[in-house]
Amino acid sequence: MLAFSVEFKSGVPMYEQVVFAVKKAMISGQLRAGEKFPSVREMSKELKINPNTAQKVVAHLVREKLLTIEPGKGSFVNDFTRATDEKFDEVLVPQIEQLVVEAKRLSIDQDEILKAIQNLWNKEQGE
Amino acid sequence: MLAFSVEFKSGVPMYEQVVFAVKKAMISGQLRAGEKFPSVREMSKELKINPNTAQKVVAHLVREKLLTIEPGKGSFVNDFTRATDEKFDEVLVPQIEQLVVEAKRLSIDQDEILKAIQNLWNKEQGE
DNA sequence: CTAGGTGTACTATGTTCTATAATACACTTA
DNA sequence: TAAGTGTATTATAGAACATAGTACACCTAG
Repeated sequence: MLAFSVEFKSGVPMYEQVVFAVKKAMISGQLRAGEKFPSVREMSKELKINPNTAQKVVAHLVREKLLTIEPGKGSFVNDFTRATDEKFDEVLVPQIEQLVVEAKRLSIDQDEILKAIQNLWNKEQGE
Repeated sequence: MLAFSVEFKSGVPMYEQVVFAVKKAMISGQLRAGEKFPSVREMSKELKINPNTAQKVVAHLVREKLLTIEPGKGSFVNDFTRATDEKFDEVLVPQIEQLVVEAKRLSIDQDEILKAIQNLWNKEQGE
C-alpha cells in the first residue's frame, strides 16, 4: 500500500501524473519528511506501471529536490519547504497567466477564481 | 502584420503556443469579435510555420468556438463571452489545483498568489 | 560471505504526437 | 476565369512516451 494514489487519465504522461500525486501527498501530510519513499520496483507493482516509468518519477522528484537517494538503501522524502531552487517567476507566473486567460475566455469573474483558490488551498491541508 | 505575436519557446508545441497567443489577443482586445482572422497561408508566412501547423491552430480555435469559418471567404473572430460550452470544473479547477500544489511546494503564501492573479488580471485588459 | 533489495544505465520495440513538405479539391469572391 | 479561402491527403522525420528485458554498483540482513 502506497502513501499516495493516482487516477490515470489520458492526455497527460503517466510519470507526470504520478509526480503530481506525490506532490499532493507531500503537501497534504500523507508523505512526511524523512519517511521512506516507495522503491522503484514497489511503485511499479502497486501502480501497475513499467519500472522504467517509475524510475522516471524518482528521477524527476530527485531533480526537484523532493527526494534524497541513499545508495543501496532507497529514497527518502525531503522537507519540501526547503527543497527548491526554482523561481517564482519561472514556475508560477506562466501558470497564473494561463489561468487568467482561460478564466477570461470562459467569462468567469475574478472573485470566483479567487474563491476557488482559497477553497482548494484550505482543502489540501497539511493534516 | 498579424494582430498577435508569438515568442516560440521549446517544450510546448508550436500550435499550442499560437492558440494561446490568439486567446490573449482576444481578451486584450487586439482581436475583436467580427474581425477577419488571418488565413492559414498568411499565418504560415508571418509566423514562419508550416501551413499544416497553422491549419491545426485554426482547427483548434474552431473546436473551441472562438472562430467561425465562412467557406471560401475565411475565418472570423467570435464573441468569446458566448463562445464556449466548456465547464468551469473541467477546465479551471484542474489548473487551479496544479497552481495551488506548486505554490505550496514552493512555500509561497496564499496572499502572494492572489495578488499575482489580480495583477495579471488587470494587465491583460480589454482595451 | 551471501542473498536480496536498493537506484541506475542500457538497448530495443512500438505507439503517438509534432512539424515539415508537397499536392489536391471544393468553395467563394473579384 | 483567376485568385484566395479552408480542408484533406500522403509522406517523411524527429521526439516523447511506455513497455520489456538485462545488467551493474551499492548497501543491508541473514
